[in-house]
Amino acid sequence: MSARVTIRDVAERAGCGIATVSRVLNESGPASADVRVRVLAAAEELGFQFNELGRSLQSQRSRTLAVLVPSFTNPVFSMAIEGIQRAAAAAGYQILLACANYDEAYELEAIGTLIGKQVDGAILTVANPDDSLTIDALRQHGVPYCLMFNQPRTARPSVGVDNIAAAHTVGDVLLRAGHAQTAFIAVKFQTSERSRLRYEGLCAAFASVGQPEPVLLQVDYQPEELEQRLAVLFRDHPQVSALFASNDMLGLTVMRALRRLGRSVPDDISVVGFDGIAVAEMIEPSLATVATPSDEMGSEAARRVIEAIGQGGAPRPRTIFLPFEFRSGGSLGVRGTEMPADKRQLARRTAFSNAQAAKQVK
Amino acid sequence: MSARVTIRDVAERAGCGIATVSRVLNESGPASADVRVRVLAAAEELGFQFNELGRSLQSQRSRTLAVLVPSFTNPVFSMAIEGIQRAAAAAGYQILLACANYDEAYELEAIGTLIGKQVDGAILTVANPDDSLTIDALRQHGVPYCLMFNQPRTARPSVGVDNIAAAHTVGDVLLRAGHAQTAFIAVKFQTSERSRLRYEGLCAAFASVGQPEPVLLQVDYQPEELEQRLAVLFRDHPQVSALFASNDMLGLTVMRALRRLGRSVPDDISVVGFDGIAVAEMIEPSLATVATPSDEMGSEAARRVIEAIGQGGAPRPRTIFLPFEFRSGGSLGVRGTEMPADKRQLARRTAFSNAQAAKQVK
DNA sequence: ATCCATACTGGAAACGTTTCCAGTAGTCGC
DNA sequence: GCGACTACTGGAAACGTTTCCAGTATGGAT
Repeated sequence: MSARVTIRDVAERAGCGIATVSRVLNESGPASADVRVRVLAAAEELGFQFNELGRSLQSQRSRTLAVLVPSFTNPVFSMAIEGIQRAAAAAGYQILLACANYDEAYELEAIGTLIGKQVDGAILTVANPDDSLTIDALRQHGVPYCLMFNQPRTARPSVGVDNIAAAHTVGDVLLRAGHAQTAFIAVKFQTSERSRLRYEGLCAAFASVGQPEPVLLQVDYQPEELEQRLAVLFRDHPQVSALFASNDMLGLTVMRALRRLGRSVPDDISVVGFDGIAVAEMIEPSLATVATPSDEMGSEAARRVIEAIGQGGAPRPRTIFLPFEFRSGGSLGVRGTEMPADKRQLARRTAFSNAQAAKQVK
Repeated sequence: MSARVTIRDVAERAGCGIATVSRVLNESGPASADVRVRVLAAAEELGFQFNELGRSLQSQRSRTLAVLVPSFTNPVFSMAIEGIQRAAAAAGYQILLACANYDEAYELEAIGTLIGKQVDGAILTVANPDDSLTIDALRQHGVPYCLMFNQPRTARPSVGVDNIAAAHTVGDVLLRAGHAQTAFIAVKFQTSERSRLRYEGLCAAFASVGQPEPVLLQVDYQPEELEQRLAVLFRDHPQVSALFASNDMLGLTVMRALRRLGRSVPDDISVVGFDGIAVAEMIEPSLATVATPSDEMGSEAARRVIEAIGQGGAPRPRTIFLPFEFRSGGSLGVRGTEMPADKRQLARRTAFSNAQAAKQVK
């Protein structure tokens, strides 16, 4: 209803200049007690609120951060966004959100629009951190940014976990539990270098004890045909006793597919996920996984960017690794050893914890 | 690194005035073929991109929508945000996101900041749609908005489901399955009128067949003490055979708590949720629930707001009800009837579907 | 040759703010 | 009572854009 009320209206009502209004409201300069109360009253009466557009244009700072994620449906990103939002709000920043839908072309387009809105910084997860036009655009426009989840080979600011080490840990656990024949169920490597690195880590663990390379099954994101692909996998590799899914959401989908295929988890087959989303431990059997601090990845990345903005520079081009922890669960069974059922039950339930100290690069 | 390149730089390089550059780049006016190529080349070479701040200030339209949700951890809101983002992107809008954390004071503060950023419209879910300072602020500043999920008593633009009808359906189902003694596990009514309305609908169903009012247990959002509260509930009301949780996330938490209390779902106790989040049907037993189109609530609300912006008005102050569907699941058992175990199993699995046509208010 | 429409062009105002700077008053020390 | 300081004040420029308007060519018609 209300026509826009500007600083000029306030000035008029208070009977002073706009410069004075600005000084009073921002407490950025001297003002007599007299005019101060008049301005405050006028602003109050008119319901004045600053137009941040004008402010940002003038001050060259929008107090807005771009956030770009590949997906909203994976809770991992929701958690990260929550972390970002918390850190941003604490520092007085707003977040401008976009979702790339795992589409590199759209990723680039979206960041372009966001840059156009003069964001002061960006926090994002890209499809390919080592060769990304999206990152190039950010650099070209001098927008400080920090990746999250990504683990670039090249030197870039990022906050994530060491996917290779984490997957290596999973490999060790699987081997110790007797799963010499494991398959890795992955989202397409093309859209996620994390998926590729996790496979790499798993392979390293198997290679280190002379076991053959785990079977690799790349699937589309939430595929309906997963069931059939798994059936084929089991036909071709009947010895496979464990599946390592490249993330928890996929792990849950795999568990359902197994159920539909009439395979029991973990008695027939074990499943391990990655990420440590909340539902993984709410279900029965709970999903064994690598717990990662998704919210902290967001908040830490945001903090780095905000700090860089404050100093007029860019975050150091380093990946900060946050600690991960293998979290055992009912979906992980022990195979091959001759244990009575009750002891197997026990072993399965035992949490295997590998708290890895943060390799925080100073 | 690059110093900001403005339209003035482009004009200088192309050897023309800034008005001409604007006309060429926006295709908003005549320009000779000659100058056109020079401008295009200059813009290309300099990597020019419009500063949307200046543009928005001038045009009085920011092409930005405010989105305010109570929580990020409930997938229902992630879905809605996804829907909003889809609709927004299709119409060339960006979204500015904030999370109120179920805190009404913060809700108001956040919308204030967003209004200051000159959003063209807002899509939000508020704690109390019938008496909301947040909505007042929006109205006062003439920002078109549309609620989502909310079901206001007063006439306001909103997109949701008819919570009373949906909960009534759940009540009918529970009664038919023999659960005369049902408890409603709710998030605090104070932070969610949906929760209250769902209880109301459930009560109505029970009242309509002369059954006593279901037991009400209000809990904090993701409470650690849920287990204990449930234990007390069962002690005080030993006949309770079904729990209706006010949303799916709470339903999952309840299922875990029951497991820890040594109660089997659905054999000892049945559970029904609300929302129809994806994981509800990925788990075993699957969670019976009311499936609602969360993403469409977001996209539809966004569409309404965008349309209103286009017409310079506000969305009609009406709640649009989207269709819901009761989705049966393994968590819902049949009680009291003398059926052999195998038939009970069958009955339990049978999907009870109550597709309700959209009561779309014209 | 003159006229007028037409196609193009650029200066300048405006959007709402911050901030520099110059100006005005009052105050203090002498 | 005077100079100099201080405290306060408001005009105006600037941020980057769009758009109005007045101006300059150019062309064709007379």
